[in-house]
Amino acid sequence: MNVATWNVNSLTARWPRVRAWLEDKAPDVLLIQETKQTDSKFPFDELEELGYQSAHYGQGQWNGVAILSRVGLEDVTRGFGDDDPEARVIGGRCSGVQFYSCYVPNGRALDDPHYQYKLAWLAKLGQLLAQRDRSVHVVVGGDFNVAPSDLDVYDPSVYVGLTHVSQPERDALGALEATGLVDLTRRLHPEDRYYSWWDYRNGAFHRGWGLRIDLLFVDEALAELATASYVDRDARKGEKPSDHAPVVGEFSI
DNA sequence: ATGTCACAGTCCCTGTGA
Repeated sequence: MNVATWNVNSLTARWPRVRAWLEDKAPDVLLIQETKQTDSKFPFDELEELGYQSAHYGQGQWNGVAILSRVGLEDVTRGFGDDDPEARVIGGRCSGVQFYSCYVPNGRALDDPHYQYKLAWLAKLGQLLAQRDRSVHVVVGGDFNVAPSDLDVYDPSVYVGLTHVSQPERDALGALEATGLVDLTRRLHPEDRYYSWWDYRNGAFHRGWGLRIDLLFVDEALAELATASYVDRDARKGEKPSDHAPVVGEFSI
C-alpha cells in the first residue's frame, strides 16, 4: 500500500498538477489539504475516471481537506464533531486502515489569537487519536505547520521567535506520538534533511530554504511494515507548483 | 527578510492569508 499527503494550495489552481501526479504515481490513498473550494467544485467525477473514490470536506475560499482512495473509502467523518466552522480534518477507512487528512492552523505569530487556536486544534486532534480503536491501523497525514525538530528547518536561527518551531507546538506533536504514533519519514531517516514546504518568495526552493511540516504519523505496528518514506521534490518544480511537495509512505500490506 | 501565489470583491487593482 502506497499513501501520500499533499497540501495542494488550491485544488482549483492545482488540478492539472494533481491529476498528472495521480496518473504518474498512482498512490493507493492520497490525503489532500487546502483544496480552497466548495464541495460543488470538487472533481469527484474526474477522480472516479482515474479510479479514485473521494470524500471532501470543503469550506469555500479557505481550508478544505480530502481523502482519495482506489482501495475503498467508507465511514467518512468531517471535523471533530464540535462547532469549529473551519474545514481542517476529514477521516475515512480505506482497505481496513483508518486515515485522517489534517490541515493544522498556521498560527500566524506567537502573540496572535490564531496561535492559541492552533494549539487548541492540535489538542483536539490528540484527544481524537487517544480515543481511537487500537485494533485498527491508522495514518494521520497532513500539513501540520510544525517542524518537529531543528533538523526539519533549513536555518533554525531564522525561525527563532516564530511559529512552526515553538516548544508548545512541538509538544503538541509529542502528545500525538504519545498515543503510539510514529513520524514515519523521520523514523526511516533519522538523520536526513527532508523538506516538504518552500516559500514561493525569494527563490526559496532553489536555495534549499525549506521546512519539513508535512508529516505522516502512523501507528507503531504500521511503521514496522513500512518500506519507504520520502518527499517527492519533483512535484515542487515546473509549471504552477504548490508550495508544498507530496510526502509518501510505502507499506508491505 | 521577503524577489510569490491564490483568494474575493471589484475589476484588471487592492487587501488578506500563507
